[in-house]
Amino acid sequence: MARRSQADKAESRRKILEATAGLIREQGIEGSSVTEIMEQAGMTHGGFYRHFDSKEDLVAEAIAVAFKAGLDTFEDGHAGTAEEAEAYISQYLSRRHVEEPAGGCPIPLLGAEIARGSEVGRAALAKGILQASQKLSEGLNDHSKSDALLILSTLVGTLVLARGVGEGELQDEILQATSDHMRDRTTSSSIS
Amino acid sequence: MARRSQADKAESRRKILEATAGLIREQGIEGSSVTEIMEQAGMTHGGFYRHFDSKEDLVAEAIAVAFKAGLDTFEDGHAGTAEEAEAYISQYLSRRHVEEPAGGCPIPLLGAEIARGSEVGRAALAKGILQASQKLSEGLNDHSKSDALLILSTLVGTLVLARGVGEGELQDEILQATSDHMRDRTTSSSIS
DNA sequence: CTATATAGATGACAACCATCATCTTAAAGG
DNA sequence: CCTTTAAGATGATGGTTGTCATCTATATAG
Repeated sequence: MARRSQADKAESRRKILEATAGLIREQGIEGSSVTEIMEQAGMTHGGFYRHFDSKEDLVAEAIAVAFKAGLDTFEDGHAGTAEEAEAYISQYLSRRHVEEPAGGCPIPLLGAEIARGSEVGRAALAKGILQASQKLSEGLNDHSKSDALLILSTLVGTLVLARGVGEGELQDEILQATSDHMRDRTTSSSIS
Repeated sequence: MARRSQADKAESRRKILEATAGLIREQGIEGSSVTEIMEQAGMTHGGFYRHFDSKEDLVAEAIAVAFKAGLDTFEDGHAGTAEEAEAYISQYLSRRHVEEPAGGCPIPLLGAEIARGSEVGRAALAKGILQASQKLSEGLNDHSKSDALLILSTLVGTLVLARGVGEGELQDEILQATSDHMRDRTTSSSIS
């Protein structure tokens, strides 16, 4: 209700970004209003423009935050190894990831909406996709970029389909088909 | 401006559905207003509720229309053959499909938005996904449903990624990686 | 041929949206 | 300690949204 310290401001900014990164993955960008975001961050809508020039800019930064969280999740201390790549894929195809969008990969959730959105948003998405594919390729035997892109495409599409059909037998089949294929890929020594 | 014949009404309804199927693939569901849809259909917003109970219902029907058009596009007279499956995949990964969402597959464009949307919309999406996978499996050597689902996942994810990064080198690499993989799949006799 | 039903136009509605103006109050600078 | 600055609350802005009420004129039923 009054002026806060510089540390408080930084904390507020962090909370706004955190809230946005979660909300847009749950409800989409257009489905998340500035007012709702600020409430989720524990404030009213008034102070928003002390932190960001526009919702557009906020979203672009929040996309980066969402990617960072996702990449960190799959980093359990052993980076660049085959174990990490396998763990990443396994986590990606888990039921938890399918059912809880808020903490998950932004690409299947926001890819389409960002693609037709603002320039800054698209740049943030492109950067995240590039980073994700690079991190994934580090765990492949020949560090193949094209293999990493192919795997990422398959994972992203699988999540879109699985969420699209909703809970049920077909969803299980979709997840199982990709899981099986990824396991075959591993055993045929395509992962180092 | 006045009452029209029953044939005119049917034609109007058809135009509304056609306009919706195109617009929601270009601008998303939330991004397409009833007024804009009706204008695209050559009318004003007033008569809308003579045809549909709600925007929600309209969208659910339009999703089915969008799927039907997409499936018909890849049906060049030879249904259920390996050639058709290959043509489907090739068309799906074409630059034209990447750049022109309006006539293309609804899954990568609307999957996420529909998944968190209304029940009727999700049912229409689930039905379309099931039909697409069934049609695709008809062109596979053992009519494998899981193979069809895997291919569909990969195609959908590839389009999401390609559109997400925008035009450029990375987009080319994404499309090429999946195209190459699909060609290998064919030559190793996985397609009958 | 008359009476009725209705497709579509015009216009209004409350609710929402992103953004801006103003006010309060406490932190930061001197 | 006193002045200035600014974080965040309150409230208003013009615009857009889905939906409904009303009006018109014509297709249809009798």
